[in-house]
Amino acid sequence: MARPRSFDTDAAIEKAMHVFWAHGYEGASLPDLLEGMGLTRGSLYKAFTDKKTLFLKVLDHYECKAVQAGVALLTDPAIPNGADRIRAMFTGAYQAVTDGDQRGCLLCTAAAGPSAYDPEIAAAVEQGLTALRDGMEDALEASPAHGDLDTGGRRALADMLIAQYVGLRTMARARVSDDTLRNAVRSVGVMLA
Amino acid sequence: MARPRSFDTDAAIEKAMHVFWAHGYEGASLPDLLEGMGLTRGSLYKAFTDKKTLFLKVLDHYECKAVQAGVALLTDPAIPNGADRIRAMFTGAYQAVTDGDQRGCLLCTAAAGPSAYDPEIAAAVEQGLTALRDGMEDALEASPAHGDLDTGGRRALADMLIAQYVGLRTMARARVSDDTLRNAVRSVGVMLA
DNA sequence: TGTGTATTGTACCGATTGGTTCCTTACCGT
DNA sequence: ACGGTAAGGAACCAATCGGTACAATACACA
Repeated sequence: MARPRSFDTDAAIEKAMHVFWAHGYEGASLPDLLEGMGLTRGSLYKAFTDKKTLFLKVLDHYECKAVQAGVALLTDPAIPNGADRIRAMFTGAYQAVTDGDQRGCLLCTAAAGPSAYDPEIAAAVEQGLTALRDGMEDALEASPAHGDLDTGGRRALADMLIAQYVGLRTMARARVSDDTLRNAVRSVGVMLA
Repeated sequence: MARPRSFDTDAAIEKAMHVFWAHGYEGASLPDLLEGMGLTRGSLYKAFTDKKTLFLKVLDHYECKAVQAGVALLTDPAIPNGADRIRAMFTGAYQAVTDGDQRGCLLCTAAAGPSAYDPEIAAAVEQGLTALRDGMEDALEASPAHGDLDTGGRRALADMLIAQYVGLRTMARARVSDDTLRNAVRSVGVMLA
């Protein structure tokens, strides 16, 4: 029995995600967000409380979208060999760069930035990274070459792979040469063999 | 034939480095810097032009200090096996975290942050990372286990290791659990064997 | 067709941002 | 001792920051 919202909340979060992705948390100003989301201050604050709350919702959205897509790839039964899934994930990250996407990974940018002083953001970042790590672990379980690893060994290797992933995507954002990125991806593949 | 500077420029840059290291480039405000460096606006702008120029000098200082220390370790003839040097470097990074240093690596923070939109900063970051990568390469050259690699193979492996390093230090800044960091370091060591 | 209610848009807020101006201060060379 | 010159310091600047107040608006329900 009142005026309904004239925009879709999820769509607005999706748009906000792209703004934060490009500029980072601190680098994204309110005007940036308002323009990118196509709404005014009143609407934004009414719907999302404040900038940080919005960012947390964006991180959540990112995790539901980008991270889950990664996990889906890592657990894709259509690729029987788990090591192949991991390789596919890394080459995918490299592909993104050569396709012109220099933004890296939102989670990794947040990790290097505000999560250093904001526990809530840090928790959201860790949650996403842990999800990816668990996906890596699942993939390793489906890898013949790593069948002899015990649970702890798989976990440790997955932790290494997630560090590798964070490094790769961070360097991608820093516009490191394609050669270096490709080499890094290739070497991971070799090491996994 | 004029009033001399009452502070040591290098010492001031060193102090500025710690401020940027803790807060990041965008997160470090002028008042933060002034307090940390112990001088006033007039002196700072007279000596360092502006914030970005100061940051570039800080990056340069960091490279001369922290990066060169890393390279020295990677080329240390006192450790005959190059792979041991690399292991030492990674365990050192892990040690820093357990010793309470959560700041990660200034270069890596810069990589994830302003280097995405500022070419000069990006160039400085790349220079530092390349120096480290070259150090890795030198270390691999002194590793019996990697003696059969050709130049390209060594380069590729070094690129992987630098990505690993960036990931590790970025995750350290994000307060990821010690277990994960230790696992990542350990796995790198195992993979190098 | 009212009437109540939540959204929307705009004007505004104090605080803070990076940066400048300009007067004072202190040193070096003569 | 003095004069030229550069550093130090504080007041000041416009612009922007994230956030709020409130009036105009538009919808759902009766």
